[in-house]
Amino acid sequence: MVEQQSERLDAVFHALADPTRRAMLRSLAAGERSIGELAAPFRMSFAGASKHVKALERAGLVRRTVKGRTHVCRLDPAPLASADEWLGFYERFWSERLDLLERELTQPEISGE
Amino acid sequence: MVEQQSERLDAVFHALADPTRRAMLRSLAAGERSIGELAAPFRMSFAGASKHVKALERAGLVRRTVKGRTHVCRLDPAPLASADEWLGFYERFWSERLDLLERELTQPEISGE
DNA sequence: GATATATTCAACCACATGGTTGAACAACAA
DNA sequence: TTGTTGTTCAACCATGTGGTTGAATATATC
Repeated sequence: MVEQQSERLDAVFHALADPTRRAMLRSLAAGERSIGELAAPFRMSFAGASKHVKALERAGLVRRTVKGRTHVCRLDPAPLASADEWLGFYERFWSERLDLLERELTQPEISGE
Repeated sequence: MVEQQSERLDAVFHALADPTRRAMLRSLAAGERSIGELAAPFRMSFAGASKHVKALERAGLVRRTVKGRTHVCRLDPAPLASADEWLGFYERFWSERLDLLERELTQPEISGE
């Protein structure tokens, strides 16, 4: 199951590694969007945009419900939470750094002797 | 400059989208590592592992200093902070959801009239 | 039924990616 | 000097990716 988590993280980070897909997520953050609405802002064929949506679905970031002939997408933020959790492990590195720096500056006598 | 930020995010998320590279970051979280030390845990040629390190460098996640004939790598957490910041925009979606659910459950009279 | 709309699918292309191998190079050790 | 170690580089291969186009499908409209 750890491997499954890893594969999911692969898909999520891969999905986020493309500016078109990140923009689509931004759009979805404002509400539900059809595939056409998601595709519209980009100078790209419909089918091309559709592939990006599929990448987002593969990562579990987008869920789709078919409503008549239009496919309505909505954001599923859960995988983003997982990604954030993964990053959380490293949070101490970008906050601790300041602590260390401050400690060095306020206790110069340690290195002196 | 916004585009530069986007390209940097591309590189960071792309770097994180591979389990080998994530494992390398974990290793680097424990301290400095040579390329050989980073490569050792994986059933993969030296040159292959070296390519992964280069991907991490491209993302700014790893900085390298040459010490004699060994190349010493250390983690640079700053780009991870940027990625975390990007994810932060969506944090409300995975926390607000619970709030909304709770509100609906505790105030059923709203939909009643 | 005929037509327009929203979308997928399959085929294709150029290019990037992750991997290999073997040669090259730089530095320490004998 | 000779050899060994740590590493890069170049070439290559298979596969994946992002993009296109044109045809197919399903649904709404006339």
